[in-house]
Amino acid sequence: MPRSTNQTRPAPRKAPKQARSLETVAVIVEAAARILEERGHDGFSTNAVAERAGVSVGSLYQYFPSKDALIGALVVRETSLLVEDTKKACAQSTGQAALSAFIAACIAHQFRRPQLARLLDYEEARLPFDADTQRVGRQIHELVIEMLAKSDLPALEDPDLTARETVAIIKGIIDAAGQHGDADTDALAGRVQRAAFGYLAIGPG
Amino acid sequence: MPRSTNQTRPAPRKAPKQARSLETVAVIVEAAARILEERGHDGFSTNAVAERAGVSVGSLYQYFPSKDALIGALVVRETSLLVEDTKKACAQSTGQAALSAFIAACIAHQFRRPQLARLLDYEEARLPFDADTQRVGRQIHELVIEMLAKSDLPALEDPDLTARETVAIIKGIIDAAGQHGDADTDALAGRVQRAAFGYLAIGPG
Amino acid sequence: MPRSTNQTRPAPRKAPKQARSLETVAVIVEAAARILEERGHDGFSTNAVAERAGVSVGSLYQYFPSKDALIGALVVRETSLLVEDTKKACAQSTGQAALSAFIAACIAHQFRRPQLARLLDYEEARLPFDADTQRVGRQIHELVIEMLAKSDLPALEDPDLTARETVAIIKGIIDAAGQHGDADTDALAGRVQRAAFGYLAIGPG
Amino acid sequence: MPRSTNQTRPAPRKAPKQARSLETVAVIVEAAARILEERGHDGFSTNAVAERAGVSVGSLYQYFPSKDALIGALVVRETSLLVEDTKKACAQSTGQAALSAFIAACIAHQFRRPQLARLLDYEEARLPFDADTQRVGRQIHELVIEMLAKSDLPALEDPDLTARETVAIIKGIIDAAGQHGDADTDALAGRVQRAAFGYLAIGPG
DNA sequence: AATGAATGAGGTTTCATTCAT
DNA sequence: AATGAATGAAACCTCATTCAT
Repeated sequence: MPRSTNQTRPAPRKAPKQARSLETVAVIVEAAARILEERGHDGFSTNAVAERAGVSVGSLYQYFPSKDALIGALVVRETSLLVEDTKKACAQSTGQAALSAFIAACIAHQFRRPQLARLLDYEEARLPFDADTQRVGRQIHELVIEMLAKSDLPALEDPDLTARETVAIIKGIIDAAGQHGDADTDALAGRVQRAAFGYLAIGPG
Repeated sequence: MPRSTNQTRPAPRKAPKQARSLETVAVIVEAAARILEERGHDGFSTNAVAERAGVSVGSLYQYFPSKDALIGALVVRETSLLVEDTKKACAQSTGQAALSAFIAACIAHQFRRPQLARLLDYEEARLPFDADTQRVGRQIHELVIEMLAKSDLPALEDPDLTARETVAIIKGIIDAAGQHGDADTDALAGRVQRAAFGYLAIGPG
Repeated sequence: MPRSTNQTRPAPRKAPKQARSLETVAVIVEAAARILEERGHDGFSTNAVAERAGVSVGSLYQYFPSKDALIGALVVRETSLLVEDTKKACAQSTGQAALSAFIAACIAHQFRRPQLARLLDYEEARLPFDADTQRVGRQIHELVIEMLAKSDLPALEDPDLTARETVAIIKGIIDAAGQHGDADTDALAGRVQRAAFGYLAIGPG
Repeated sequence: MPRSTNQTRPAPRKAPKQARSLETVAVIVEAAARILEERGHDGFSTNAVAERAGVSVGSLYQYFPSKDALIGALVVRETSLLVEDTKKACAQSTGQAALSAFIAACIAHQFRRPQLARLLDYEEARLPFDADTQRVGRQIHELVIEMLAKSDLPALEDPDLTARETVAIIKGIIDAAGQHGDADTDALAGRVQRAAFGYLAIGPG
């Protein structure tokens, strides 16, 4: 039997319903995050997620048409936070300042939930996401291109490639640090900057 | 997907004593590589591998005590090639030359079979390998530490961390290039060097 | 034959909450009984049980976490009937009357489904059951100790051993009769009493 | 392929060959006993037996046409020892003396290898043995009939049934004692006699 | 005779997904 | 809308038995 029967509800009828749905969706997505963190990709099952979320599998499938769609939603949720911070970083006046802020955002993102971040990177690479999900993923790419175009940075032959590889460097180091359990984020930021700026052929300083 | 036990002994269960066996083992491992490339982690099943190898599942399990052991053997096979090249790189007289050679080796390794390399990186991180398998993985780490200790490079506070992150940078860029299908390995080598040397605070030169 | 793990939790995995479930559980257990009777231990497979029960394997595993758990449930179901009758037997005022009633109960139990009774004895000895299941098995033992302590019977040095062996004698003869197809339960009861009372050093009377 | 090819048979040449074969057979049967004791019915596999015996599976199948035939041979080997002792017991002049000697023989038999004895009882009941194997099993039955016919014991209405049940009683108690680890065989013998003689309606003494 | 690599049917168990209630 | 029982394809792995060497 459902959590609460939900019948009568006059005047402001639909708003609350939506609110409830939104909350249910959020609960499910967070449960998915926990299960993924705790059990890894192979231990991640829709039944486990539903149980952890305190809803029935049926409800889960009411909100997400498939397991991969649920993972996609989780990717979107996690990436969105980083996108927001990346937008702010992009608002910095110089390219170097923007990149530094972006690196700091990536580190913050990674250290919030290291396991989750790592596993979702893998899922993101693996899944043929729908347009929405991919778009969120691409937003960061576009923003980095924008940063790299700022006037204090050298002009680029192939901005697309450079942005892609810059992100790869940054993620690579940060992931390694996260996996190993390093805790000194300031020192890490310095090292990541050295690598990124070196790659971009920006002299130190 | 049924769970595999994860208490892996990747060493072949039985030391093949006949020529036929050795060939069978090789055939199975190569089939595993192909299946992994073509179908990814989720599509990788022991039945599929056996069928592709042209042997029965029973034969597969005669040589590999579990699915994960098979993956372990594949990791060892692939990594061994890179280890050999890394040893040669390490024999260079200067650190910069050694690193450059190492980067070239990584690129060659990655471009041989990009999908495979990427997926095995993931498996390597995921699996709790036994001592033998891990050793192969650690060998590269140790060799990089050795390279970084050469006299032309700045002294390091934490060689372990630096080696780990250097490898992460190199793999990060190369993976990204491999995923995207970039073909110009010389240019790629230059970019990877810029990032690695920048990270190591070695001025361009 | 693939090994089952032997770390049994025979309690149903999920407490059935709907009437349908209860019936499904009962249907599965009865199907298990039939398959065991008809095909023996080696022919007893979860697929066969599910098919005979008219449910899918998945349903079977929804209620029983393993094959052995299912056997455990069957042991409990069958033994429970005998436990009830043994309790009634134990309520008799004299020890001799109680034992005679117990013997009659054992005979009735055995003749209801001779094959099943015999095979479950074997399973009971083989399986490392959890506390609940073992308790059902031990109840009979405790009740027999209680019977043997009644004042009309000789005092015992080692009630535990005596109860164990008394039950062994009774089961031994009855099993032999059941295996051979003897049908005269009254005569059988007499012979069992002679053996049991002889063992207990109670003169014929 | 049959148990042994058995064709030519010249003068002295074959003696060594036969000796070797006999020894191999004995080694395999003993290995079977050990595996059964250590791993139980479900862990008993022909591959394990061959390995333990230090021969190839192929050789095992040269001497035993099937797994069940191997178990049958083990049953015969174990039972034969008891048959010999039962024959000696049967040579006693009185029935009571014969039965007492038989009981002692059964106890000795059971305590030699308790696990093995118990598991083979089960196999014996389960398997549809070939004529040879069954005959060995029946020999004891016949010998007990002979004992029961001796003049100091009451005449029997149904010697077949009585012998069967007498053996069941004796085995029942002794098994129970063996399973529980009781070590005092003299006291056990006394209790078994009380039960058996009680069953046979022979007063104590 | 002996070997042991190979076979493959079959066993146990999981889990994404559906649908009657 | 929600529930959760039910489904069944498919995964991993074993082992009795065969047969080329």
